[in-house]
Amino acid sequence: MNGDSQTPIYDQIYSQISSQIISGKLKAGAQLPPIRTIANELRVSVIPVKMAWERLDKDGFIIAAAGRGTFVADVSKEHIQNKVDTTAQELARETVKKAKALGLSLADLCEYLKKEY
Amino acid sequence: MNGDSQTPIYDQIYSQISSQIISGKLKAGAQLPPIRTIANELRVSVIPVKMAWERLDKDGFIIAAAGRGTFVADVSKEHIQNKVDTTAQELARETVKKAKALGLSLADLCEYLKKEY
Amino acid sequence: MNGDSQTPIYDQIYSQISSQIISGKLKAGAQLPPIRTIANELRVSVIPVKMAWERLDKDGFIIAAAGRGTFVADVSKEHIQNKVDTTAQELARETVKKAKALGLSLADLCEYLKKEY
Amino acid sequence: MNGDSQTPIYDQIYSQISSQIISGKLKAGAQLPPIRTIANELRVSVIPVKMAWERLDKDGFIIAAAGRGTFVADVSKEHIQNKVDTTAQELARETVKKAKALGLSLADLCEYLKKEY
DNA sequence: GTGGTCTAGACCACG
DNA sequence: GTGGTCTAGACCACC
Repeated sequence: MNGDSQTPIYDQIYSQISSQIISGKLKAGAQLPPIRTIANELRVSVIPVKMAWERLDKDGFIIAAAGRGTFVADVSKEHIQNKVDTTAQELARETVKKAKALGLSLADLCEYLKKEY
Repeated sequence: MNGDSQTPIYDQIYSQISSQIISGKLKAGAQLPPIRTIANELRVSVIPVKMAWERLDKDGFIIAAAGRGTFVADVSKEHIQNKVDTTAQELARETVKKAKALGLSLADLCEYLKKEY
Repeated sequence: MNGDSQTPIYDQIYSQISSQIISGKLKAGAQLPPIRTIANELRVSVIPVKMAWERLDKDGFIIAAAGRGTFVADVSKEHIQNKVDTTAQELARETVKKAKALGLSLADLCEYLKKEY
Repeated sequence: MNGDSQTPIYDQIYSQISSQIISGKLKAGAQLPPIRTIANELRVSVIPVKMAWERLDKDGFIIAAAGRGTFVADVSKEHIQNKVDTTAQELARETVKKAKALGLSLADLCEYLKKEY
């Protein structure tokens, strides 16, 4: 955590959890630790964890049941694919915009990406 | 200029000017309008324009001389290429990082970029 | 802080902080006071402190994280030495240039420096 | 001229002329070109040349006689030495101050100067 | 008039 | 309350 002082903490948490759900490391129905535990482990206040939880819930990745705990949602593959698709499109749009400002062709851009991948 | 955008105004100005220098629309030695004029045209305070000026100056794109005005720097093509290269690498690193978090392969990523380009 | 000095306030702040980091008075990870507090103590507006912060951040001395605070960067000794080296070279170049304009020999120059040191 | 956008033009002119007088390239009694000629040659407005002339006159390097022209003053060697001495001391004081802020020893400083000289 | 520096406010996202 | 961004003024040295 905290490796990038630019990106908000709640965003880093969101990415971390959602990645694990998408990749399958976290399976449907699995119970997540209480936010206070996570906050302790990450050496972070409860607030950003709470904020990440809210967005993960809203985006259908988890189900937070007050008083009972938080569970990985039983998301269908289509749902996940849909979410990935939307996010990827946003990412692509942003990247293309910046690349064009630099005068990069599509081939140039892919070349740079290939090196970093 | 989008005042409601997420990206700060000074960043939008920076991109706009640097793009024009990179693409050759603004040629070496050309005098830029005074920051107050630009601020007026963009319906913006002097501060963000000044901030863009500082970064453009530091990055070698322009030369701001008090009492004389601001001029497009006489940068060699290598220098510009160098700058573009650095910025492109940063962009690629960021993009790849996010793409991996989504579980996208390099081919997937390029596909999305192709559509947006 | 000398408000009547020729050197800008933000520059004086920059020097003061960077010196303390270089000398080891401020250790890696230490939290710096909020810019508003510093501004109050120095009887100065927030702006020059902010300007110093930006430069210190860009030069790798500190890490300013919105909402969290500002911390002394965990810079390696090589990195600091590198920075010192660059700055010292610039200083030397400037000084030598002026000394040559005065017709001073290297020995003369060192003599004057010895007296002031 | 204009090589350093930081130092004011009048300062660059002052240094250039005073150096030539100190070094003996410009000898006592020699007539300097009219300021408008100099301004033309340097691609500069008359104002900074005028300002440099005033300071050179005040510091005893030249004698500007209205309507007759400007002449290199018949400065005694002691006078020049005195002037050089004062300027060198100021230079030394500034340099030492900055060097100390960097944590440089006198030996370190002289080493850097030696390389640049 | 030009950019450089500064003041004294303000709103925002974040923690 | 933290830093990030911005507004609407101001004075200065320089051209």
